[in-house]
Amino acid sequence: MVDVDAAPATEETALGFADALVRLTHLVQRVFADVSRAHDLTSQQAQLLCVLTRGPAGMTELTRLLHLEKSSLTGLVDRVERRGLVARRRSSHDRRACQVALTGKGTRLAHDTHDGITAQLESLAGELPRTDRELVTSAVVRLLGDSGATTGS
Amino acid sequence: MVDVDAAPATEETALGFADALVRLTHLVQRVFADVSRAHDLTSQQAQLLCVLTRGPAGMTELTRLLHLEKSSLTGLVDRVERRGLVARRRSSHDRRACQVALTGKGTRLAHDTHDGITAQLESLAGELPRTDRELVTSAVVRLLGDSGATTGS
DNA sequence: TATTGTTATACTCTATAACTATA
DNA sequence: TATAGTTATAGAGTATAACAATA
Repeated sequence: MVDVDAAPATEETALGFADALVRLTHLVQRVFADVSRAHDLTSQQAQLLCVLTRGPAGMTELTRLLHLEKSSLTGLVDRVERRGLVARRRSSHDRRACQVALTGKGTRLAHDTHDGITAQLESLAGELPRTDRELVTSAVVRLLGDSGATTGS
Repeated sequence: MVDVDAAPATEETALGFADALVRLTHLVQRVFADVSRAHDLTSQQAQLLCVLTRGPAGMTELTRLLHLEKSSLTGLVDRVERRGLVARRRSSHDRRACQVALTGKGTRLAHDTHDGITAQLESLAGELPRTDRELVTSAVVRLLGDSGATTGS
């Protein structure tokens, strides 16, 4: 209300690549959180369920996939397990380890949430010509390729 | 190590637009968090400082900019104020309100962090031809335009 | 000894509800 | 009454350090 709103018109127009990425990230993050919440999940819980969609995984493996410390993951898994969305199964050939797997309920919720996020993002991008969407996608894929973020080891 | 790693080659290659955005978001989020942490800040604190870079702002205004509830913001500002990075100044014409402003230390930290994040992202995108970077940037700008996320009201 | 996972502890982040002070 | 912020409270997310059990 003071003179705070008067000046900034310089940086607004010339948005750099990095700043664009950061803003895009905040937008996607918000969509992710909103849709998750609509399904009564936090972003982190939704992300865990989505990862498990590819199949059961051990704690250590999940730790790498989600970039979390062991103990953080223990709590995260505890909370979704308490709600019956995943189950810990003791591994048979290594009795220290366990595999975390989606339950039926968890599987449904994971897919619903994923679909909701996808729909929301597609609708946000509705204005973008298909060519642009494909170009952005392929650019992102190349970007991800560099940092070895392709889920597997 | 079971048969979990054997199958998934179908979804990997055909990455949709929405999934690409989500993966990109996770990557940027990680860069943001890592650089913030290197400057002894959380992502949220860094984001607050960066927003204040444009000038002081009232709590309610920040609440809109950061999409937080009033009380959440109170705590966030408390923590960075306690570290001498921002200061609350009581507004003169409305004695209920206050303006949050960066201190000198906060300003330096904000710029350092922002520069660090920018550098990291640019370096990640080093492999991308300039044309692609510009295309992504312009696509993102159009995307953001739709959702009125241009900082101002 | 090394690895897998959990516990204990401490902080940050977040929201909801109730409150204070000013407009 | 409405608005600007804070306080109280509760729960989620995170990390570090210490631990247990198994390899």
